[in-house]
Amino acid sequence: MKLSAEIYRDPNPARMARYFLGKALMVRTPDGLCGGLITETEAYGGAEDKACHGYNNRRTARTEIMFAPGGRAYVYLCYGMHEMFNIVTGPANVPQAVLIRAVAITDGIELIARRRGKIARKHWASGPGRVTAALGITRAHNTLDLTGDTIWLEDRGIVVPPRQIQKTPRIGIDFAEEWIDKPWRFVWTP
DNA sequence: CTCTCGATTAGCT
DNA sequence: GCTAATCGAGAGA
Repeated sequence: MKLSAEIYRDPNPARMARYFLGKALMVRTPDGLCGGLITETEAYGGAEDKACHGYNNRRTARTEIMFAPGGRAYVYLCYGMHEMFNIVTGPANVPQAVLIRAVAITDGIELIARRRGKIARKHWASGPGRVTAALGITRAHNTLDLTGDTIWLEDRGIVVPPRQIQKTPRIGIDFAEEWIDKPWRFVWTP
């Protein structure tokens, strides 16, 4: 069943990132419905996190959505060509989000096979830029409410045992000084 | 207005 | 392992 709005309000971003593992991310586009189980996440958040776009409560047109109450989509362009999908979490006025770095496709196999062309199936949605490319997520989804019917999360009763979860530092944030080593990346290997 | 560089990926060596 | 691709956010003038 679809996750309700309250679920997203946990003020601890790492706990939220861990919680999203095993949940289904679903996207409905004009060409069909597709989705998969979330297998890799990263937490960003708190005004103190130097790796977070909202560091030091930096509020701009782009980061404003991170300050919304949890349960919205934050999609932005990185390296001029890759869209990154994040789930805004936590209470209002705290910049907090969870980056979805990988998904195991379960729904819309044919649609995604078409989108990903000749790319090997194991690479369909393993990597933040690949997740959006596979599911058809673009900046048009930025700020959308995740309790709506365009993009949402589902709990399918899947239990992820702690022993199948690996905690590591986050990727690609070498600039974040003392926050570089914080183990806020979660990888689920079923 | 201008300049720098990024929460990355694919393709080639 | 190395790096080109590609563009807009954010900062400074």
